Amino acid sequence: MAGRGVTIRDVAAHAGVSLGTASRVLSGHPATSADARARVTQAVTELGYRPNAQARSLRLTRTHAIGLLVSDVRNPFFADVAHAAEQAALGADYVTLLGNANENVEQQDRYIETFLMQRVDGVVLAPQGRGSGSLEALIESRMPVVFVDRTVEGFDVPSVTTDSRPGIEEAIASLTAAGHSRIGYIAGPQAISTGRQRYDAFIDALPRHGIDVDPSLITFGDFQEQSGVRAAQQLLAAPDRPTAILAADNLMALGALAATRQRGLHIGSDIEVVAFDDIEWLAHFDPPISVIAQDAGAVGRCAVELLLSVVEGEEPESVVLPTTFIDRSTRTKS
Amino acid sequence: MAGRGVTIRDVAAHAGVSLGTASRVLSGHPATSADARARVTQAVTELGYRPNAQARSLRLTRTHAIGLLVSDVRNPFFADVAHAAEQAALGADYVTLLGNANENVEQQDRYIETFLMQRVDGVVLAPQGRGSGSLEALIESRMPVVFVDRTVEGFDVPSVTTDSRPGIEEAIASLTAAGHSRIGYIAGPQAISTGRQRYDAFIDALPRHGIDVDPSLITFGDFQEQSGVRAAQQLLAAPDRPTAILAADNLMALGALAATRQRGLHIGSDIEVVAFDDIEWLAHFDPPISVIAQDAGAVGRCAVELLLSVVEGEEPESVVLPTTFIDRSTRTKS
DNA sequence: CTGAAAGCGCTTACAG
DNA sequence: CTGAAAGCGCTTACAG
Repeated sequence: MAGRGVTIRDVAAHAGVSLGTASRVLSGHPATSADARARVTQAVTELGYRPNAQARSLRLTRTHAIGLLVSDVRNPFFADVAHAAEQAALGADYVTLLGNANENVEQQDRYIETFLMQRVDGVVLAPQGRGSGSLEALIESRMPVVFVDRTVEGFDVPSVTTDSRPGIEEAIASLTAAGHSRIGYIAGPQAISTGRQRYDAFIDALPRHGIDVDPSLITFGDFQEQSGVRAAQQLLAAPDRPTAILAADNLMALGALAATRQRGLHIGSDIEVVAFDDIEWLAHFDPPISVIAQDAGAVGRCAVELLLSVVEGEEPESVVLPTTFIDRSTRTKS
Repeated sequence: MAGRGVTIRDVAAHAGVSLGTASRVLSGHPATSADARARVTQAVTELGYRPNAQARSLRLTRTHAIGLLVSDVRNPFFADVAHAAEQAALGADYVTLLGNANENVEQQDRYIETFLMQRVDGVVLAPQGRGSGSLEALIESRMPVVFVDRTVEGFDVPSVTTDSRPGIEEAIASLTAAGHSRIGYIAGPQAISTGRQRYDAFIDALPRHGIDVDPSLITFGDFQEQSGVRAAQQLLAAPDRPTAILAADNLMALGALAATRQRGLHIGSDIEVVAFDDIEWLAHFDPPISVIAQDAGAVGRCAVELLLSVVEGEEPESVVLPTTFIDRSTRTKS
C-alpha cells in the first residue's frame, strides 16, 4: 500500500469509525473503546497509514523540528556538535534541519529566514556575527534560540559555550615549563566571541608565566585553514621565530602544520604546535599534536537540551563547559 | 512586529484587499493590479509577515524539503557529502533534514519513517543494508530516493557512487613499482556494496601486478576506527608482516595509523599506509599519507541533482564518479 | 465513548 | 483584476 496519499479519513472509513475516533486512537486518547482501538490499528497497518506531519504541525502550531545552523559541518568541531545535536533531537522526537552558514553572514540570514518560515520550534545557532538584521528578527519573533560555541553581544540568549581560559592557561604553563619563551599565537577573528576570548586568555596567561607579550608573535586569521597557513608562514619567517605556535581553532592549526612541514621544520624537534579542538586525527599524527580540548559532543547535546527547555517555556541558564590541555608532546616531561 | 503569528489574513486586512488577492501578489501571480501589489508589499513589511511553510506544504503537497540520511557526519567523507548536498539543496530552495544512522539499521529505519511522515519531497540515502522493511516501504511509497555512496541489491534506485577500481589499481601499481609485494588489506563489511567492490578490486588488482593473493594479508573491519586498529594489529603481528597496508575507508585507515605508531613503526621507513578518502588531515601528516581519493563534494551535489530530477518526474541514470590514487609517498619515485 | 464541526494558514479554480 | 469558497490532513472542544 502506498502510505503516502492515505489519510486518516481513509483509515476511519476502513475501520468503520468516524474521523475523530480514528484520530483519538492514533493519539492515544483515553476515551476510546477497545473495539475502536483494534479496528483502527488494523486499518492503519492494512493501509500503511502514516500521519502527515505537516498537517499535524499546522493544527498544533508545533512542528517538532529544530533548526541547526553551524558554520560548516566539514569542520570536525561542528561535525561533532551537529552529530550530538541531531542525536539529542532525535531522542526527544524532533527532526533537525541542517544549515551551513559557511562563516558567511548572508547565508546565516538566509537560513534564519528559512527556519522562521518553516516554523521550527527553535534554533541552535553558532552566530557569525550580528548579520544584517535577521538575527534581531529571529530574537524578536520570540522564536526559542540557543547560541552554541559563540555568543553575540547585546543578545540576551541562553548559550552553550566553552571556557578557553583553563585550557590555554595549562597549555602556556606546559610550554613554558618545557622551556619555551617565544610562543606564537594565531588568533581568530576578533569579531567573534571565541576569537576574542581566546586571544584575551592567551595575552593574560603569558605574564603569569614570566613572558612578556610580544606583538610580533601574534597574528590574526579567520578560523579558516588558509589563514593559518599564512599566519604560520609569517611567524616562521621572522628572524627570531617562535619555538611553539598555538592556533585558536583546528582549521588554522591544520594550516600551521602544513606551513611548518612545507618549511622543512619538524614538529617536536624544531617546533611545537598546539591546536585547538581535540580532533581525532591530531592524536594520530607522528608525533601526536597537543591540543586544547573541548567536548564538542557535550556542547551539541547540551545546546539541544537547553533549547528544548526554552521551548517548554523555561528560562535556562547558559552553560559554560571547560576546556583542558591534552599534552601529547614527546619531549621528556620535566 | 512578531513575524510568527501574523498570517496572510492579517496582511490582507492591513492592505485592504481580500485574502486571495494577498496570496496572489505574494506568489507573483500575474493577475494583480499595481495598486494591490504596492499595498500588500507594504503590509508585509509593516507586519513582518513570513509565510507559513507548513500551511503552504499542506496545500501544495510539496514540502520543498529533502531528507539526507548518512552514516555519521563525523566521518569526514560524509561531512563533505552532507555539506555539498545541503548547499545544493539550498541553491534549489530546499531545506535539508539531517539524519545520522550511525551504521545502524534501526536508526536508518527510524529516519525513513520520520522522513515519510514529514512528507519530504525526496531522500538521499547512504543505505546501511536492507533494514527491516523500511527501505522497502520507502521505495514502495513511491517517494523519490537516490542512493549515495552505496547501493543495495534488488532496489532499482538511481545512485551516485564511486568506482573504486581505478584508484585501487593505481595504488597497487604504485606500491608494487616501489617494490612492495606483501600488501595487507583491511576490508570493509561485505554486506555493504562499497565493502564488496573495494575488496574485489583489490583481489583483482594483485595478480595483474604479479602478486599472489595471500589470505593471511586480508582482514575484515566494519568501516569504524576500532576495527582498523584491530585489523592492523593482526597484520602487523604476523611473523612475515606486510610492508604496506591499504584500508578500505578513512576511519579504518586512522585506526591502522594508530596501531602502526603504537607498535613503534614509522610510516614511510618501516611501513606504507594507504587510506581511502582524501581527508585533508592525511595530507598534513608527516610524512603525508597516500590516499585513494573520491570527490565527496561532487558525490553530494550530484546526489541532490539526481534527486531533484526524480522529483520532477524524470528517470535519471545512475552516476559513477571516478577514484584516483594520490601518491604522497616520500620514497624516491622509481 | 463517539460523531459532527470548526479551524490551523495557505492556494487556486470559479464566477464576476 | 478581484472576492468568496473549497480543501490540503489533521486535532479537539462540544454535544450527546
